[in-house]
Amino acid sequence: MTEIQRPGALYQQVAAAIREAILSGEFAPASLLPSEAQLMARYQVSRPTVRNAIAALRAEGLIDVRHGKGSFVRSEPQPVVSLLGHVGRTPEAHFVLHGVATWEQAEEPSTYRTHATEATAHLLELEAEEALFGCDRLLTDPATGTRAMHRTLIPFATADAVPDLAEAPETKPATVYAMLAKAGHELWWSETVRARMPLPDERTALRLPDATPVLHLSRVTCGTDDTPLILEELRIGADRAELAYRITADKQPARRTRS
Amino acid sequence: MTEIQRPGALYQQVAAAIREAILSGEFAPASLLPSEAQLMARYQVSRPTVRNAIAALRAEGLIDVRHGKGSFVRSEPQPVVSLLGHVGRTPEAHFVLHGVATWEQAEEPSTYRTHATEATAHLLELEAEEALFGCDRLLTDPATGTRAMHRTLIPFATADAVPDLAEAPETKPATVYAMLAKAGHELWWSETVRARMPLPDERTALRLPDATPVLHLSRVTCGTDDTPLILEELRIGADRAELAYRITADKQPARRTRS
DNA sequence: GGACGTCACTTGTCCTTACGAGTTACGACT
DNA sequence: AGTCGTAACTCGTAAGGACAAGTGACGTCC
Repeated sequence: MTEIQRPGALYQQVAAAIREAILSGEFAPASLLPSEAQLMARYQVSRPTVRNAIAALRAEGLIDVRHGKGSFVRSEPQPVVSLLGHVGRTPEAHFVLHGVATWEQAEEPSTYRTHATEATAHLLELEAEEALFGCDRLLTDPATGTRAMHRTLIPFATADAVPDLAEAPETKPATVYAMLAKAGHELWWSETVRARMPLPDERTALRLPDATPVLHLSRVTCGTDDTPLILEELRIGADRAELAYRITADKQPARRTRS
Repeated sequence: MTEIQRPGALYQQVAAAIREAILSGEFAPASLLPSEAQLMARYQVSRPTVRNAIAALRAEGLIDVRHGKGSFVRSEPQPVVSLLGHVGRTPEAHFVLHGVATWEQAEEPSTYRTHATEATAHLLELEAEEALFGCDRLLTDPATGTRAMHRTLIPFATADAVPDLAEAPETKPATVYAMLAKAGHELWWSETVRARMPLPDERTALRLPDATPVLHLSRVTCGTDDTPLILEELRIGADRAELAYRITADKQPARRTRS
């Protein structure tokens, strides 16, 4: 049995003791922690207290718990997917965007019609409620099992101007870029990044473990005259992905980021 | 009293019912939810079950709970800080990086000496354990109360080559860029973005509410010959910040992102 | 030998009870 | 009138018990 000290609630003291044991290396990464019963004996507390402490450590992302097996120290969350943000000058380099070149589609893409929300209307410079084509994909990296949700939103105006697009709205992003370029547009992109906790459906679709945020990218592809052409969204578990951007001090397009 | 349906555990059914009520607008943003006692009566379950359901909604970031007052629907997490990643051609535009121009320092910056970890050594192309100057800042946006943690790591080699730096390692990033440029470097930056749950000390330092990830930026400033000069890290609550990048298809520096 | 069932272990769920602690409003006392 | 204490609400913490459900190993049965 191990004595416990001061600060705060009992379960927090237990959580702090376990956390310290993990960080000090007493419990190695991927190793099995003592069972709830053992922790009860070790710290002389009831089972709800132990479970409360464990819940706190789960919320911090320090441990993983598996029903029927036990609690495991989570190993370092090493990102395996690197999403590049700055492209080269050749058209082929566009494929690197979002790193989707090597990915497979876990399901058939689903296409639909929808309407612009306030946020999407602002990004695409549309009226609210304006009609859009939509296409959702579930992407998989077969090597690592990493999953990502990808969505393409195409305003009717863009589809009208680029007939190829209207015929096949489920086209892959890289192909979409090529179509837009073929239609005479000189492309650039405006990308915003946010992180948040996943909604329940995202948790299941992306197979996310506990306490794992999602990275949410919104990318607007703009063409000649800085016209917003399409909007893409990518959602991916932050335990597997990191973003990489190159920033150079060269000339900057005139369009503002936000009003 | 409201009847509950099938799927899964009782507390999950309760959580789903409350979540649905929130998303359907029955409980408006920032409004007070029924108390635990009322929820017990409404769904005919015990208090632990209600609390378990509430804990699930907290972990999703849907609600905020305040001791002695009640549970509140969390209002839309509108980011108030926009961190720009693509700079203009004029030197002044460098100040926009990280959006720190308008920020104040909540505490005096603390400077210290440390050693390169495996990760920082890789980013700065150093040997492991190599000595570094460090400088930590706690930044505040007085208008919104948003906080951010900023760290600058300067290898000895860079400090030797730029005497201004060695004399005042606590200099602000914008000034550091100016010093490096004055020393004859043509600067560019390599930035990687990750999101994760905050450590306990980050939670308190950044005053983060429940279920709020942190955005973790690592920015390497490179100079002539693509030499890594300094490493900056910025940590900021994802409920208040979003990143914005412009991506153009112009020429790309030769340096690789990762090995 | 192989398949299957059982058992001992784990965590998950759910209940009851009790008290501590923060918040607010009302009312009595000064 | 102003101040302060108390009461009645809120959520937080802690204990106890009971049973369900997933896992793996061992042993029995075919």
